[in-house]
Amino acid sequence: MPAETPPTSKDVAAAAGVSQSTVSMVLSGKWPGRVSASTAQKVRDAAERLGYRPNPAARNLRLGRTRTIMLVTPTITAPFFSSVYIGAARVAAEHGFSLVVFTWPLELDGPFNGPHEAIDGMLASSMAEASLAGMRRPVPLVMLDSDPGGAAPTVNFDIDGAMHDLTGHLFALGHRRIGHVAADIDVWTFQCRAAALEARVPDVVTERAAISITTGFEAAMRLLSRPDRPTALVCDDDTLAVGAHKAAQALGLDVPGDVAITGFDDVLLAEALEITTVRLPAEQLGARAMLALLDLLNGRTPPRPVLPTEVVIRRSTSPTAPLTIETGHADTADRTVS
Amino acid sequence: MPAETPPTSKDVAAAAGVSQSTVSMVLSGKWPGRVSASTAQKVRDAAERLGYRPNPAARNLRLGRTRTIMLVTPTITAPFFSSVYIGAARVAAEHGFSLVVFTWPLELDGPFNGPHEAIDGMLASSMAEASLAGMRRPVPLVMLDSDPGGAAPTVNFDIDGAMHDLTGHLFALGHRRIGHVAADIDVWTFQCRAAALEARVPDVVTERAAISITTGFEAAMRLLSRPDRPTALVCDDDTLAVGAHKAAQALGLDVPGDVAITGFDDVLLAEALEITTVRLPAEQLGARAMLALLDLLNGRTPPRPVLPTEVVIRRSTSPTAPLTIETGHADTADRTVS
DNA sequence: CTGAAAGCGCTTACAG
DNA sequence: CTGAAAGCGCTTACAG
Repeated sequence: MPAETPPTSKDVAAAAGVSQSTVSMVLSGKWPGRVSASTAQKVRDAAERLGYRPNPAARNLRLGRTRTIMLVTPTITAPFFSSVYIGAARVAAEHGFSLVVFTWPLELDGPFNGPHEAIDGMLASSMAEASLAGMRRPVPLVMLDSDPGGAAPTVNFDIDGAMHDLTGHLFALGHRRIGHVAADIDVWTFQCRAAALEARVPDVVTERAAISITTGFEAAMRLLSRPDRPTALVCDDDTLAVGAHKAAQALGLDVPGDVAITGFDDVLLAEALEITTVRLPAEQLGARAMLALLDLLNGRTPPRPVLPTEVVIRRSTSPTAPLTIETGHADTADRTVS
Repeated sequence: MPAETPPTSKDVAAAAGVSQSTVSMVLSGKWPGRVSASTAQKVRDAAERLGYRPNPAARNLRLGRTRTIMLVTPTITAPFFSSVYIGAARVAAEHGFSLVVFTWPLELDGPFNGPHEAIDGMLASSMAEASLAGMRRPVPLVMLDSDPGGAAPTVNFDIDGAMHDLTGHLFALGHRRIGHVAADIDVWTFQCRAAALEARVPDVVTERAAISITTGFEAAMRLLSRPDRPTALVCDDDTLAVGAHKAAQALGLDVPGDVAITGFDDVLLAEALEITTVRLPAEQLGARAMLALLDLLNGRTPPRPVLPTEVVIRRSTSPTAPLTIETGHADTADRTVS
């Protein structure tokens, strides 16, 4: 049996006894005043009967736009990107756009192939702008959590403010020897964390680790085995912080008595293990980025917001009850750089 | 300044001094034997110079296919779906397809709108087949972790075998009063877990909870406050198990001494908190589903695999060292139902 | 109120 | 070896 092809507007026209253009008119909802109500009803009935759905490829070609935005992420594994997606998808939906995610997982080696979709714009998070070069065609682009020095507009977190507050918190607790469990990934957001930390803790000791519990454990073991053992470990990511937490346990060290531990992101993991962390408003990041992209699509120049972060204090630095401090700039919702 | 339109194959043809069809021929790689090498080079140079990329909408319309598959998930928040994506994306890439994710987050209320893309097929995980009715047009579909009674081929886990092994483990430890922290979501995969558990523990006490740490905490609190307090809590999901773990802590109960706790999925959270759980091979689920979809696209009837699961024993049920037991059928990689 | 026609940018027979 | 032409299925002026 041959695969039956889906019905087209021509088929609907034939079934309803009208022209194809009338079908298009009616089903696009622009018919009032141009097609009689009875004809419109005939068309809708026929379309329903045949199970007609417009061919998106044809519509996309004709209109020159797709109302589809693609969110590109370096990995889909990190829960951080789920929040980015939700924020971006909400704004997209409010404006009649749909959002799809595309990831080229590091787990997949082989040449990078862009997706085959026709899209109107792209949001790319936590990566180098250059890594998008393999994409099929250039489209309006907003970069999230990425180097603001590129060509594309950016939406970022106030990482420097976050590190200011985080080190302030640790200093206030009396910590002076601080170790850095750094993400072993060469992207701006992590370079930024290292620079902001080193600016405030010039003698910080750093160990690098791929982002996983195991590698975080190993890096923390190296730091905690030093003769001048750090009294606090600043980790680039909550997953690394969990590994560090396990390393402390394995060495019989009390957290936070012997060693304080902090993460970054504030994902479920940090909450579950009560780890002090920097909360990055990921959902807001996604939302603001989508707004910026809509600006771009409308020919406007988007702002380049820098979103405030907050340090969420939990038991891994302070044995007393959780409380939250704002990072700095409570007077403004966020800052903008040009 | 007007938005410049991207170059088309016509522009490349003009620049190279050849016809548009020759451009298409050359850039599609089918030119050897039909176009001279020198002409081909001229075309490639011109294309490079203009930054030409074929318009995917036009290609999709012309070819009647897109080589794009869409993975539809009920939420993007659960790390389980990340693994499904990776498995499916790998197989897709191996066959020249690209995979995008589309989610209609529950957080977004308002009418469900399908995406606007032209796609060749769809993978839908952990949902009712009927909930896809709003999708723009019917395409070949494989359902994952979903009711095998629907029209579409399915790829599933051996949930019943998992529950057999899990209850066997708990029985062996002496547990008789078992509580069920059930996911308060009306989909097949959770109905299946409840049925499999009730078949083996007829007097199981159940409390329902939305999937989050907080709600899991509350449901577990209700179960653990009963006069006939369960000695084991089987949770439908690792997140719920974390909540249950916190409830036990809040009540001053020792885990696993006073109450054993198990989860489902085996995501990072379960590993970090050392919670005994049922490992669902999510990546394999995605891979097998993509293979089934490729079968469908090639006019073949795909198998309907049922993938084996395993119980990963950790400290939340057994204070001794971790060890892993296989669920049953070690002789076959998986089973298949017709 | 309705229909015939153009055209979006490709790919692929077909003609030369 | 190369080009002119058809056609994928829409939307939207345009003509009547």
